[in-house]
Amino acid sequence: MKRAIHETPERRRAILAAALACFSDRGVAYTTIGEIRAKSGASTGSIYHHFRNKDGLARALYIEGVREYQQGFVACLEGRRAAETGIKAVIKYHFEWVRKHPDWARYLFGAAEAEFMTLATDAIRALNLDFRNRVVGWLEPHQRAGRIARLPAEVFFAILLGPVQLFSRWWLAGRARQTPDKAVTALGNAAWMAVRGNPRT
Amino acid sequence: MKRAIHETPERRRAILAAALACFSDRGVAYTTIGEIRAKSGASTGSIYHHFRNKDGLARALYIEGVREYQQGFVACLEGRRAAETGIKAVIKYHFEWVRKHPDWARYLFGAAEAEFMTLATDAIRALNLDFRNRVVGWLEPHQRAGRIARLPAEVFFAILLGPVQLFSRWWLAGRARQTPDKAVTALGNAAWMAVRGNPRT
Amino acid sequence: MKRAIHETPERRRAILAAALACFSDRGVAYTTIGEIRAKSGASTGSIYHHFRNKDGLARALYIEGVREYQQGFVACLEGRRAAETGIKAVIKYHFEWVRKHPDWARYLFGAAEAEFMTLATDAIRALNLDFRNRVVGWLEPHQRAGRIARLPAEVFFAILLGPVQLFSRWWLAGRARQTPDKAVTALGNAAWMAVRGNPRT
Amino acid sequence: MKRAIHETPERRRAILAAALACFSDRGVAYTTIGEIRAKSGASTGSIYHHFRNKDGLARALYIEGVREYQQGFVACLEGRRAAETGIKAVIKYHFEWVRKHPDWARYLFGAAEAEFMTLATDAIRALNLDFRNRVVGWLEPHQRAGRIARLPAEVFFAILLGPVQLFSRWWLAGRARQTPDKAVTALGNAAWMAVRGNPRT
DNA sequence: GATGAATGAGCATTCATTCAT
DNA sequence: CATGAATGAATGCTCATTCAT
Repeated sequence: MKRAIHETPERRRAILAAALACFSDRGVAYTTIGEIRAKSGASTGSIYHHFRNKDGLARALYIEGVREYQQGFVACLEGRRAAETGIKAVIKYHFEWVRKHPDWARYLFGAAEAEFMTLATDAIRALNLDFRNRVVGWLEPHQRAGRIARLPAEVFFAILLGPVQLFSRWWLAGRARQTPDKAVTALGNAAWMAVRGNPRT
Repeated sequence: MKRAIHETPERRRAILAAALACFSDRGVAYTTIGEIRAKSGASTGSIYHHFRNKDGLARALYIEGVREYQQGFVACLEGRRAAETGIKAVIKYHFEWVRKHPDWARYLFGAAEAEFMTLATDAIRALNLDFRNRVVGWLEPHQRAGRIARLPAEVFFAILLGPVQLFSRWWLAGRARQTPDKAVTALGNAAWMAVRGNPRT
Repeated sequence: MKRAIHETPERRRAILAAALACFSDRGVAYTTIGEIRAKSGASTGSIYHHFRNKDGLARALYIEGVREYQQGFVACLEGRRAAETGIKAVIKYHFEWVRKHPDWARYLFGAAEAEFMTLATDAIRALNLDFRNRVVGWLEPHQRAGRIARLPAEVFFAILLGPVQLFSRWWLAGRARQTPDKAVTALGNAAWMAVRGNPRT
Repeated sequence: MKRAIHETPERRRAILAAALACFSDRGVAYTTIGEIRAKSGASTGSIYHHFRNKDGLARALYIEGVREYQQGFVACLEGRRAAETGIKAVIKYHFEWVRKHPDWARYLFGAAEAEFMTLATDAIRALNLDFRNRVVGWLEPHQRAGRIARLPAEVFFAILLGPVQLFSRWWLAGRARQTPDKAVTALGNAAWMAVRGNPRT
């Protein structure tokens, strides 16, 4: 009675899309396969055919999201020469990405560490390492030239991304009534302030 | 067979403690009542007698944690007169609080937004509102005097707390190999840099 | 903090009243001690102090109700000499009793056989036996005189009470829109028709 | 470990049969899913796959039973022309149905009103309405011709069915030691007596 | 590839009942 | 007599996962 639709990549994408919507809304743990089934139109069996299991789906989605985000991030960064321009561009990029992909953002940044640690497969670790190296590669010359402060990596990244990330989270939750654009500019300025090399101020 | 031991306020605290440990470790969703029961020594029924259900427990814990954190935060802030001292103290406070209460920190800051939104009962909303007002009350004079930048609240708080929060998260996850104390000093400096009023630089 | 009210018969009656309301509304099985506690204002322990357990409560209530009903029934019957008058009076009595004690009626007549069998303790058996003997004692002379049909007891009682009982049930359920009084008269007539001795018609 | 045996319509029927046996024996409230599982051989999940929950099962069973009973009833009635024959036939039908389907009878007629009201979904309401119309359709001509008394519907049905229903209940409970056949004849006569048109007697 | 019936371990929650105070 | 914290067995139900078709 139900027409089986044999257009694989279609099914696969539908499942991913449905899963992302659910995961970002309720979290992986509270999302059931049944909900993904209902939202995607796929059958239970079909979901398990394309992805080994729920964690497999979550992982596929996570990896795809991280890659997407990081690629754009690095591209954005490497497209600028000047330190200040790069830093500010990257802050703007983060927020724009969140704005364009709210579901993914909620899923990637909002999910609990607990869940993520489990998901931290080698693939993700590799992605993160590569990402970090690329960014550090861009920073290096600027730091050597004293244009950007030389700080331990964790501190540096926390200072750089903490604010946008937190602001984006609030914005996603509807708690930031601020005109985003002005806010993003402010965040960019602040980031530059906090990260730039110590002139004699 | 039935041995009801009446040690009232004790039971309640034991349950809360056990639940916090579990929640911070695995997340609310992945924690079972059975685990809390085992860890606390309370019977299933007792848990449900004191807290309506698992969410009730999670909520009670969340509220208690937030109150604890915010009280200290405000006290810390209001204990300093100078702008720079206050800002830096508060950053340090955050990290020290996380260091002293890793479980609570993991639970409060690490849990997914999704869960938190649901938990955002009126009680929490009230706490947050009060907290914000107290902090803004401290900031006001400094902003009026130009010692601290005048920024929209969301942006300001994101700039102020985003970095420590992100760093703390990494530290809790064991990803920050940095000597915390130096890092915290760096974070404090950066916060001050990003937040201080705009002199003629 | 809560003033213990030591006026026993009060408590006891409050508990019985609350229990009856619940039992008649949802049935014994679906009524919880907690509901009775809430409705009666008594504490859990108090309920168990006055009645051994939930079944004890149900039994006490059942016995009290049956006795009340049967006493009135017999009194009504024995108050009439004429066959026709007695039969019709008794039909009316049944409905009036139901109208006056809807909760008890629902509980006594509406509950499932299954539950009742379990409740059929010796006390109830004795009540029923006595009731039956009294009624048969009234019938005997009339049957001997041919004014009332001589039928096996079960058949006789079914014919006599089946209609009012069924009608009352519907009425309690709000399904009988009929003006009760006219209906009851009709039921009385029908009962007499069905039960009277066979003249030469 | 997992051995899914796909015998679809079989499973469903097995579950219904097991449930009926349990429900009629102990009542819906006192029947556990575990018992139905054991008796039917189906897995827990399978029961919930076919029926949303215990109430869903109870409802499905109730509807099926009512339909079965009513269909036979109407067929029986519409198969007779004469008023007296029809009335007596229908009384006999009721008892025979109970005798043939004791489980269903216990379930349908013995369950508490309380439960039934909740179960009274639109489906049941529709069934009852249709049933009533069919019966009234048969009665009408006879009433117009004065062969059957013209009484309000509730009263009429109570008079007609009350006695057999009550007798059947007792018989199912083992309380009617009467030879059923003679009793049924008596009940049929009585029904006709109580319901027939008022000649000049 | 797709479907959905079947599985069953696992879980949250309920609830009658006990008993120390 | 009253209270309510404590108990824990019992239960309904969920849900990830498998597999025959």
